[in-house]
Amino acid sequence: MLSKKTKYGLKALTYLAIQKDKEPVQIAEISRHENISQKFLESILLTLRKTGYLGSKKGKGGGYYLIKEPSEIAMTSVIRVLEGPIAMIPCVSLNFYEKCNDCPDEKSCAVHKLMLQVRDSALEVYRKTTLADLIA
Amino acid sequence: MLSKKTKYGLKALTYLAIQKDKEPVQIAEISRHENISQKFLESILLTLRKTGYLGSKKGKGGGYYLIKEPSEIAMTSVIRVLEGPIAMIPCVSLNFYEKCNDCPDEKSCAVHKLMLQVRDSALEVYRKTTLADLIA
DNA sequence: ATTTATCCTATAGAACTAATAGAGTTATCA
DNA sequence: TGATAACTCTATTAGTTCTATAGGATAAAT
Repeated sequence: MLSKKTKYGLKALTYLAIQKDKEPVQIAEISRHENISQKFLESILLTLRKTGYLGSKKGKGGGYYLIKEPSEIAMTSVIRVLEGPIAMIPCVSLNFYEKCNDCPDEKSCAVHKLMLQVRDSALEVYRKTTLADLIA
Repeated sequence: MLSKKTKYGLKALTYLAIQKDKEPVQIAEISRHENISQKFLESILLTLRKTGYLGSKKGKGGGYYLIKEPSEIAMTSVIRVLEGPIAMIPCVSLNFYEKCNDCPDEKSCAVHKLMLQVRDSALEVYRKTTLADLIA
């Protein structure tokens, strides 16, 4: 399952991406438009700022704005930041690899073999899709 | 994340699939060979029996055995039984569809658009892969 | 100074997962 | 027919993760 965090984060990113100018947008506005709990959204936007997708401005007229061009934001990295590993099991993860402790040999493991293919197919989608594609 | 239930279920299925004859295999044997908690495996095998993948025989010399040919067991159905929906979000699920209550229009939703592609790519892998492919 | 808005930490409740416990039922075989 | 092996089923628990909320701290604008 996709977490609400990822879902809301993606919606917030697209909302910021469709803004005409680069003026900061307030959390409250995004939360209203996208039906997201404001406090929850707050923590998600904070994560996105810390990982370099968003800039922020405090005080009156403040808010959040995109730092990068939408066409430069690939889903691979957004998903990894918000959701975590793309692989469904650590033993086939590129960025979060971990050995299964119950499995003597990965090469002959059926689960490994299957999940490797699933990972690759998901990765292909995420790699070729940018934020710009999603708002088109 | 793939649940342990699915992981163990797949391992048990492959273990049964590589048996020479169709003699029942005991839970204890599978649990020993695949390093799975016997009690937990018990409940998983029960699920697989109720959904028509396995047959069972009680009493001395009893155990579980495959009912279908490995080449006739597609991953789509196994995953749906053990893991649940293949889609990462209900609004793009074929078998477990549910509308998002925060989303006014699916067609214009970025998350929907992205997850539809991810679902399709995963589905393609699961559809073309059978139990027979995994033990090859 | 006051208002507006982000920043940050802590925490609580709900839901789900993984595993265990234990009693019940059925089949086989001597 | 009695003992035993093995599956059947329900309940429960411990642990984890997810979602959301609370509340104060900090910074900018006017």
